[in-house]
Amino acid sequence: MRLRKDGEATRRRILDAALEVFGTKGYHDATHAEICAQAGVNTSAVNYHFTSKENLYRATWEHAAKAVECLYPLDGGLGPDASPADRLRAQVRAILDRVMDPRLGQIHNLRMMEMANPTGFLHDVFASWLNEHRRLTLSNLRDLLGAQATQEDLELCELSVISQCRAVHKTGPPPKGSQGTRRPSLPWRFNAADSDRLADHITSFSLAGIAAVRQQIEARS
Amino acid sequence: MRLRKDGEATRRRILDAALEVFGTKGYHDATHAEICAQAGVNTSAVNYHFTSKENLYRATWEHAAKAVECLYPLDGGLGPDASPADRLRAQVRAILDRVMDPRLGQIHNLRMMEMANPTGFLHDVFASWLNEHRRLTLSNLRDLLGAQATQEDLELCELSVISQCRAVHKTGPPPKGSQGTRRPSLPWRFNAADSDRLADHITSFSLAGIAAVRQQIEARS
Amino acid sequence: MRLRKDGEATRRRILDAALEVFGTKGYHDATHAEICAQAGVNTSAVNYHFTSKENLYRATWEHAAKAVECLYPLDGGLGPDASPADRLRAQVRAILDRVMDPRLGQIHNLRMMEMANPTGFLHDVFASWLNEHRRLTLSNLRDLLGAQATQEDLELCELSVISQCRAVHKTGPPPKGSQGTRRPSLPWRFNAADSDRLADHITSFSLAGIAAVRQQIEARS
Amino acid sequence: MRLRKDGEATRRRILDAALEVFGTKGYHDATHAEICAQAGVNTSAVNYHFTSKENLYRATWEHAAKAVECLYPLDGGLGPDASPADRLRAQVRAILDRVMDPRLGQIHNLRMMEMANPTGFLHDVFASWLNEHRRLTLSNLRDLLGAQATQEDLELCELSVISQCRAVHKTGPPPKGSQGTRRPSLPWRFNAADSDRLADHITSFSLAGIAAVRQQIEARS
DNA sequence: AATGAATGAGCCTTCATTCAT
DNA sequence: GATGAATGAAGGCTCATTCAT
Repeated sequence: MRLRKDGEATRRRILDAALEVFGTKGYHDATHAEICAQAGVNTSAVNYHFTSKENLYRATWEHAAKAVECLYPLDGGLGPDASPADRLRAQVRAILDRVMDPRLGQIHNLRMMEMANPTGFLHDVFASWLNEHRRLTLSNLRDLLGAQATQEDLELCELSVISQCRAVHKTGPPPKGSQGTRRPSLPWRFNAADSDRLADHITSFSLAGIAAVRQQIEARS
Repeated sequence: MRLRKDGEATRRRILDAALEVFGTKGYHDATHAEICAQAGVNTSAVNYHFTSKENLYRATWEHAAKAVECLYPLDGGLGPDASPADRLRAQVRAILDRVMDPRLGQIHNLRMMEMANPTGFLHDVFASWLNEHRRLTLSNLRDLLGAQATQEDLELCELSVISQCRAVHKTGPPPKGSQGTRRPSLPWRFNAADSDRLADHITSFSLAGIAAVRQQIEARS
Repeated sequence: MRLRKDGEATRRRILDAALEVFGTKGYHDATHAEICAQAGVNTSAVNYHFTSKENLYRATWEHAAKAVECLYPLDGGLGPDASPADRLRAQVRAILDRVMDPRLGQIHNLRMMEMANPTGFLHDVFASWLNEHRRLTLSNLRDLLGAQATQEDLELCELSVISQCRAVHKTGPPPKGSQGTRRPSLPWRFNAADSDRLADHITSFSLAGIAAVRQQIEARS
Repeated sequence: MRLRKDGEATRRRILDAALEVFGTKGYHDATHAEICAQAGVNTSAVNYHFTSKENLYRATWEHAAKAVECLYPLDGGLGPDASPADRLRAQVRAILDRVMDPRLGQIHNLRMMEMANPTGFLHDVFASWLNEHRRLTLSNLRDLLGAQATQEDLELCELSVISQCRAVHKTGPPPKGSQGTRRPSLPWRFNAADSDRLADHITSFSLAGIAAVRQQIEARS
């Protein structure tokens, strides 16, 4: 049992605090001071453990992304022999779970900010993450849309399905220390208990949409 | 006819530049210097005409929002006697047009940033804008889902429809002076020419989804 | 008559203070704070007028170098028909005057620091200044050493003559605000009144040295 | 024979690294981190072995100065019965050798930096070293200039002779890890192979100069 | 109406130093 | 004997804002 100094533990505390602060305020608005205050360490600790804010940002992202991927795999633990519809539901559910996670949910915020206003620091890691997920989604949609679906068909349906999941927000009290005025009262705010209902809705809505698209595809030929 | 400077014209130039810069970088990352440089005026001009950055931000939003509302009304010019399906398509199309507008499209970016990372300066104006649109959407969905639809049914379908429109991004060259590294290569980037196809897809996908939900509703009773 | 704000005057005040502080402490040890305090302006003024410390450094050097070149031309105002010996003495005297100048003498310090521990910011400007002076010295020495002198002969004599001038230091009270402990009691400290005597010594010492070298050159052939 | 770490050996390694880094970058620009990295020890080692940077600096100087004094004595090993001219050449040669030493040459750099921009930490040790050398030089010059030479005569000639030796720089590859941009292309850069030629030149140049001064002295009376 | 000059708060970062191990 | 962790003071720089013109 370490009393005071343990590098790894401190690193983790900073990483946790950083996820919280970055996820709430975004990269530029977050400050070393706030992150370190929340982690209970000196302001210099960021540079000691991560050499720079940019580096901390990257580390935060990677740390959280890995954890999220591990906790909520997109295949939902389903084997490859599950039906496409089940696999779709599993993926929808996984994304929702990621949004709802009390701590890791912040990475969803981070992601939305990066999409709206990229820092440029995650370029590669972001792209590879994106590709990974798209590949899964598209292969899933391929099964649902049939062999005649064009790439465009696939991508449009991808947009339709994924955008619904991403639009979901988490309710909950603002983090302590917040002025409370930051989060506007957006609609579509849910909590973890709603996940099932949400997943049901999005899945059935989407399956109907996909079926309609499939009909159009088949009518084309 | 003024010979020298016209206050109103300068104000407009700043407003235009501000929309561009705020829309590209977000509130915190945008600076007086950059906005004024792009507007071709002195850095103090922001405070002269708008007293503060926050105020300029609000003014920018209101200015652009008004223009957008006028150019692309959500009812698409359709009378109240149009079919619900047509009205839905009109709304989808209007949102897409707003995204695609070469200049005013920036307000869509602004909105996404505000949602991901609210400045807190648009609280009221944002909320009222939201309500306005939600009222229209929900009344529209009410017609499509039938009288038995609960508030929750409506809101879930609202989420499904609107999120698809909002997920669309505009392609296009980065604004001059940009290093070109900011915008990551996200999927779902389209240009104005794609609007029709996009509107078609989103509308038919959504109508199918809505129909499925309606069936469930009716099965419930 | 300007009461308060005059950009050019402030710029000059900063430049003067910077010469003093840089010349006393060197680039790295000098701080914005100290320079601005001495100039009677806010710490941000450096960045306002010069954008960066490095830039201020360069500007300081160029400003002072130009002034020095103008005040104490290396030809000492002598026409090209003056005897080589007179021209040599004039050059020696000019260098000494530069060292002794109550204000601009600091640029000599700056130069010595740059030679001992280059910042790398003056690379080009330093090299061109050096070449300028070397050209003059070498052409002068060519006249004194005769046509048979090799390039090596010239450069060795250049070293002998110029190094003597450069070794001279200026006495004088440490600048106000200094702790007084910085300047060690080096030898070869003189003041302006000694310039004549110093120039006499260095010139006659050097002329004798040069004559000896010339004899060796002629004995070689 | 120690198996693990030997305090004295570590101390030495730090001292060596410190000489290299201080000699290249000067006191203020050198950091614990760089010195210790080069010595292959932890950053805290400086404070452990030397309690402070200032102390390390002093120790470095003393360590190197002692070694240099031992390796290249200023009398060049000549007995007191050698001719004054030979003794002068020996001293010139010794100084040049000190500059050219592949490792200890750094102390010459250190000295130049201290002269241009004193840290104030070597005050006493510097002064005593200076006096030592001056005594030797002056007594030598006394022999060469004759009994009628005044103190001023002696000091002026001292300046003339010593300054030539000090102006010499060493060529050579920049230390590994350097960006290569630090050392500007100054003239008067030589390597060890040039020492003989340099010593010849400086000695004969100086002897001629001294002879001329002696003539003036004798003409005075 | 508009501007150039100037300011001060706050940020990220560096670095010598301390402390516990 | 030596080290890794942690700190705090200080520095350069950015930027919204103010003031006088």
